Amino acid sequence: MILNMPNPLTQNTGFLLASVAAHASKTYEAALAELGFHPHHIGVLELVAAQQPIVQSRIAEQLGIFKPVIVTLVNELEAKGLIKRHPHPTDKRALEIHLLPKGVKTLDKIRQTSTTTLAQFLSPLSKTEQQQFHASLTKLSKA
Amino acid sequence: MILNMPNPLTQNTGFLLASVAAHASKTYEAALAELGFHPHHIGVLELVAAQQPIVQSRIAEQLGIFKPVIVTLVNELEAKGLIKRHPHPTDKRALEIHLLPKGVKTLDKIRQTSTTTLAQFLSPLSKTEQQQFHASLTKLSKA
DNA sequence: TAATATCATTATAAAAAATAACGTTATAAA
DNA sequence: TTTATAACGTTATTTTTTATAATGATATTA
Repeated sequence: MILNMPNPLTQNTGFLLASVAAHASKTYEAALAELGFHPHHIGVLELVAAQQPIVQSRIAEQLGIFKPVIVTLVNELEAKGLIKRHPHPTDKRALEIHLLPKGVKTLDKIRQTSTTTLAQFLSPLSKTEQQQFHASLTKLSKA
Repeated sequence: MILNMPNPLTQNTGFLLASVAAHASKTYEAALAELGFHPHHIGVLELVAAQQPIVQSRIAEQLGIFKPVIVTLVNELEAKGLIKRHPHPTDKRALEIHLLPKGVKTLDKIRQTSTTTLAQFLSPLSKTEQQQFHASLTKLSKA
């Protein structure tokens, strides 16, 4: 990861954080792209897996993604046979999203990939450092 | 920072990293916007401050920003009287960028703002944790 | 029973990122 | 020398991404 920047920037934790995160995301996205997915796809899949059945508006809300984007994502995941839209039992406007068996399997594979990618990314840190790093991120994410 | 995501995601260090970084960047950008700047402006200013005189192509190269964007950024910074283009002494194609006194002052103010913003962002961590966090990021950035 | 809001969706617009092309000047090769 | 190739800064163009509006159907509230 090349970082030949002026000192005032590289010494700044915020700048470092942004750089490191950008690099990690890029690596992760590349790994996902090989499986034919975009990070947003995984967000949707994980959310459906955790909260199914779930309507599209909730997905948009929780992922912070605009609704028109969700439509496309759900279309693509449904075309791949990973999820399925069903009419909502009481609300005729809404559609429930369900995870299909193939979706479970795919999600499992994706998680493995992401675990591997992450392990490699964190490898410059010792086990203890990794735990501390994670703990710090958790604290920061709750602020 | 709201994070009501499915567990498999929130427990993932990579996801946490991306979320925290995104939030930090957003806060930083908002603070900069109040001063009338975009993060890219600061990159250019810092680079000019560190390496002046510097030609635009080097800026583009080191910041990883496309040259047409640099032109606009330099235009804007020059219009604000922070930097100035000078003809290159030997290469008639090139223009050297110099930092003006007002640029020095502005950069100083920006650094103060960024320091304040960062301190607040890191405040959930103890002093020791902050140092460890910074050290880990440095290690990760060099991998 | 109106008025307002929400659902998924399509269509549109605005913004950002990336490429191409330009006239000029430098450099390297024939 | 010329000739070809590349680099400079700039403008113009294209592509991609992000965001907003508008839609028809249904729900909800006053």
